[in-house]
Formats: sequence, C-alpha cells, structure tokens
Amino acid sequence: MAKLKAHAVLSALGDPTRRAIVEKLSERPHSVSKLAAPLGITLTAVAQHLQVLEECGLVRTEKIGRVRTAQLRADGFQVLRSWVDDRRSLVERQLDQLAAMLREDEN
Amino acid sequence: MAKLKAHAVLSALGDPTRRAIVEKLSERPHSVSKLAAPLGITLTAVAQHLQVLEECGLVRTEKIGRVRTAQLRADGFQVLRSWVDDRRSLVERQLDQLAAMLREDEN
DNA sequence: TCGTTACTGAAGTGTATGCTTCACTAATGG
DNA sequence: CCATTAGTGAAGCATACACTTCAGTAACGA
Repeated sequence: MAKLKAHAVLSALGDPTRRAIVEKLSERPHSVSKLAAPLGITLTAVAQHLQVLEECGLVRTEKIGRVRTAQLRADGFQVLRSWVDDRRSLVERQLDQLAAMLREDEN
Repeated sequence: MAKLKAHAVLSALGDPTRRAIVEKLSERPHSVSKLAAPLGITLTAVAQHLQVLEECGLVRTEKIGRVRTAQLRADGFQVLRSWVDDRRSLVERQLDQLAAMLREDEN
C-alpha cells in the first residue's frame, strides 16, 4: 500500500500552512507554540495540522510535560520520493519512445 | 524561485482527481475525453484540472483539430524531486545530530 | 498554592475550489 | 451539408476543510 501512503503525503502537503510547518521543522524540532507564532494562527490550528502530518508519516510528535514537540520523520519523505521517481521514470520512458518514433519517421 | 514552483506542484498534486490524471498520463498521453471517462466527471472539469497541471509544469497539452492531448512533462517532477530531497537531507542531518547527542550523553 | 503557560476537544463558521450546467464554436466524417 | 464529436468559457452551487472560539486540563514555577 505504498501508493496509498504517497497519496496521503501529497494530500497533506497540498496545504500551504502545512508546507510552512514542514519547512520550519526542517530547521529543527519545534513546539506547537513556536510553530504557531510566525504563522499567525492558533495553537489549535497547528495541532490539527500536526495530526495530519503525523498520520501520513511526515512528522513525529512527543509530549513532555505540557510541551508537545514536533520533528520531521524520514519515512513520509521516502514514500513521496518513490512516488515521484516512479512517475519521473515513466515520463522519461515516454520521451524516449517519442524520440524513437521521430527517428523512425525520418526513414 | 524554484521554491515557489515546488509549492505550485505540491498544491496541484494535493487534489486526488489531479493525481488520478497524472497517474493515467504516466501510462501514455490522453485526450481530455479519454481522461474524463474513467473519472466520471465532465470534460470541463478535466480541462480545469489540466490547466492547473499545466501551469505548474507537470503537464503539456496540445490541441490538434478538435482534440486536445495531454502528456506529462519532466520539469514539474524535477522541481518536486529537488524539494523532497532538500527536506530529506535536512531530516537526516537532524537525526545524525540527535545520534551524536545521544553518544555524548553516554559518556 | 496560586497564576501563568501549553495544550486539547468539541463545536461552529466562512470560504476556496472542485464540479456542474448551459450555450457556444469548430472540426470531422458519412 | 448535416449530424456528431470534442472541447471551451462563463457563471453558479455545494461541500470539504482550514481556522476560530470557548471551556477545560495539566504542568510549571515563584
């Protein structure tokens, strides 16, 4: 079901706020509050986004005391990378076929 | 502005119907009608999706006679791949740092 | 122990956007 | 030519979902 997971990742990254969160987290792990501040949205909103990101394997969160800290996970990115590479190789195959056909036509 | 473009690609692929179109096109180029049939949506809807996919560099379309044919482009995928790889390398760096810190702690 | 901080869960709101309909143009083919 | 097929543009609808508010809990720290 790697395909299904890739769809979940793409669906999650479709939202600009979640992409902002991911980019922020790619610097270093952050608490919910630290993520919310620069985005100008409520903690609740951030928590909701984090849940989506967590479900698709892009983020892991851990609550210590009253602070929940989020950090990126490699898993989701790996799945996404595979999906992209699959499509990309199919595109290139099509381009090769096209080129071959054009060569045929020249005869 | 490679970053902005990656965002456009991710935004486009956030929609399940557009992902279905992309996956269909990764077999071979298709006309608007051929894309619409299995999806159970109107030609108009497909045309709208194709416009989004075209704007972000994932698809190229060409109209010959009354038939518009869509095919995948490598460009959008390349941009997306770069974005994913950037994040992924940052994640791995963080994991390395964490591992190093844990080793420190063992002393 | 009391005030503040950090978050959570439920419930409601507003809006972006995916999709439709309809009226139209233009190419195709019998 | 005439009927059919393929697609387009404008305009409207309707629903998903991003975000809020509010009321609550639990941890921290002075």
